[in-house]
Amino acid sequence: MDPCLSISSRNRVVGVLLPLPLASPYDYIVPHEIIVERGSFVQVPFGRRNVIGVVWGGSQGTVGLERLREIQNLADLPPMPLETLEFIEWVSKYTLSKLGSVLRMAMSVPSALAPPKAVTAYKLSPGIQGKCESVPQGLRLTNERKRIIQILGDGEPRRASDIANAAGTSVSVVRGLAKAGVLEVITVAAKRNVPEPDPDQARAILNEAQAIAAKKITDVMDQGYSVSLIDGVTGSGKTEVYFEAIASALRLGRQVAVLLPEIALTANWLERFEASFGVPPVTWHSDLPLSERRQNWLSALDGTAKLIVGARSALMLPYKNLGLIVIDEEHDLSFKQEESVIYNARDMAIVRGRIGEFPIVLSSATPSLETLDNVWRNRYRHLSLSARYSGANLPDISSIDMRKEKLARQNWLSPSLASLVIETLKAGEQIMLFLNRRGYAPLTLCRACGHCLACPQCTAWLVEHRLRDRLQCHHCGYTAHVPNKCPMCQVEDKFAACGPGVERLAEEARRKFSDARVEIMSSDSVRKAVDAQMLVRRMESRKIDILIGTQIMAKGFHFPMLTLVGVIDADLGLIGGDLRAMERTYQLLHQVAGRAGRATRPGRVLLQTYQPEHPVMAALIRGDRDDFMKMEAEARRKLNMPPYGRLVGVIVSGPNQDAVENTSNLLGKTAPRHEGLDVLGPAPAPISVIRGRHRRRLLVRAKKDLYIQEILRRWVFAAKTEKGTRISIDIDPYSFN
DNA sequence: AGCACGCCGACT
DNA sequence: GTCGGCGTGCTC
Repeated sequence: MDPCLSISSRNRVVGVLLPLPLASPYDYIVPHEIIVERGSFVQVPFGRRNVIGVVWGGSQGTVGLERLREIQNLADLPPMPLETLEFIEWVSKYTLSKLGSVLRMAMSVPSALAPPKAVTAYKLSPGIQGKCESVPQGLRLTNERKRIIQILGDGEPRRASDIANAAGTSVSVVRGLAKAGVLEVITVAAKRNVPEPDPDQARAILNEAQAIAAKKITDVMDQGYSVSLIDGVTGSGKTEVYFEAIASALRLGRQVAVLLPEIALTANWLERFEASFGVPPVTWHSDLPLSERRQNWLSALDGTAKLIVGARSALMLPYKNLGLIVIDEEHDLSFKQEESVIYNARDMAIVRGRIGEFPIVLSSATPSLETLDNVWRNRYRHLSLSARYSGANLPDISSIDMRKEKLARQNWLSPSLASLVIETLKAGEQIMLFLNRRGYAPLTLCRACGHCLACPQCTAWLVEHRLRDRLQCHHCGYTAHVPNKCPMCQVEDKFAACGPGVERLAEEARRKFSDARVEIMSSDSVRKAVDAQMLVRRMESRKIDILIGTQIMAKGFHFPMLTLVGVIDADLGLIGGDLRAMERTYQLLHQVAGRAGRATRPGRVLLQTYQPEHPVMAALIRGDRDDFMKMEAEARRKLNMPPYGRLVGVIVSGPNQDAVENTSNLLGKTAPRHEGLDVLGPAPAPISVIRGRHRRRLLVRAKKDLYIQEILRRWVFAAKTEKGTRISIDIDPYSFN
């Protein structure tokens, strides 16, 4: 029987999918007094609990009628849109995740499904009208009190804080009136009030290239599915172009989702949106307060949120009427979720567009090879912005050959770069030094015995963070104080820090440029959005001369007086040599370089490298992205690697090393033999133990036309795993850790 | 995901 | 002798 059949009141049994790691819906009896349809949110008994799930389709028919239990309640909510159901099915099939796990991502707000929260509100007591004459005798009528009575004259109950705000008083005046019997205290259902963005508000005036790109996009906004790439250097005004696409979709009465990389959801972006559309956007990210989560989730479902901006998880919201998805910084790795349901929000957004038959807009200065290949094949439309918006020139990028520089021990700033820093300081301009390494030193060793301090639960070194006076493992939560004697040889005070992190680089900069004000920007120094905001303000108001940081500062910031960018170790991303190392390094260094010279003063970028002739450095210096990407594409094509072939990571993990080895060896032995498919491994993962779990991985490389999920299902799901081991499947892997 | 069931160490 | 650790298995 087709589990997706339409549901009528005659269906006495329906399949209900629960937001739990279950592979399929469970059957429930529909009681007579309840009428459900596909997508209905229902409360069902499950074991000894009650769970809210979604009516997914007809009966599965796998369990006898006598064992079925009844649906308890139909939630007072609009049903989950059918497009969302179809999308969840698709993501589950593609990623080989349990259907219920994918549903969980789309209903990540358990409290949203509870009845609306009651709030305390105030209204005029019976017998009192908006006119102040009607108040009881003996009540002193201050101006504050008069205004409050006037405001409540329309009969609409309001919360104390709203009344106080409107009347320009404090809440105590409201409470005072209630105590005097003029106001009545009642409880009402909390009302959501989602301000609507105005697509017709005056926005930034576009230059010619922007106007052409904007027209090309808005022209297809009502033409069903399409993908457009806005391709332009940093500062060329890509945001303004997709703002026009957003306006166009809003005019069509459809919802818009904008996905940004985690760290790009900044005050700056929100301010720009508000300036262009009159209201702040509805946001969605992991640390949104629960009440706001609930509100925003409901607003997506009932269609009152016209625009939602968020991190990758915003893709999974149950939009009532989605008509456009924008993916900004399309190449960014944070769109890939690496835990539980392993998926890439950029790729899944394309699928969502096909299901909903609406356009997708990608935006990047350094598009991924996947996206560029689609442009080259004419599957995606290409909208190119070549010049910087304000007419500023692109920074001049050159290399510093570290083989020729004379560096003292424990120094990482070359004399060439240091003299440019001094020159820039003298000119009263700002400097950014980029080093993609958190902490003080990546490695600490004992000079007496050579022992290196390592994490007790991971195969990784402990990183010294001097600002927090701690050793930290960057792969689990482990922290410890620096011991005073070596745990191996017991010799005291013989520890030596090896290599630089941003903290150590800051130390060197303070030593070498003693008059300069130096600050650090890393995920440790800016833990919250407000920290970043304050740091950005200090930079803008020129309270900082030299900003030293990790990749967190590579994106989205605009500092007009920043004219010199120094990359301390341009080769860092190339070591390890995974599939995308070259592409990633190019993208990251390009983004960092884009911070320099964004206003009228020209920018300079210096790359400290031991291999200035390396294709990545050469391409950055020549400014020839397309040439580099074509070359990279050719290399991948020859090896049948993505985007020309498909990769799948199969990771076996568990606390017991033998069990993990046995299970992974079994997978290796039973690996499918298939034309156009090969399996590498099993081999220990590069970080072979994380949080005490041993990990071994296999890598599948397959031709793109194979239905790889079916092959994997038959192979991996059939393998019997040894106790305690877990197998996870990573379709289209990005990380090889 | 939760919650119970079940089999081996330190306590009133 | 019990209380409780978390491994395993089930929920329509």
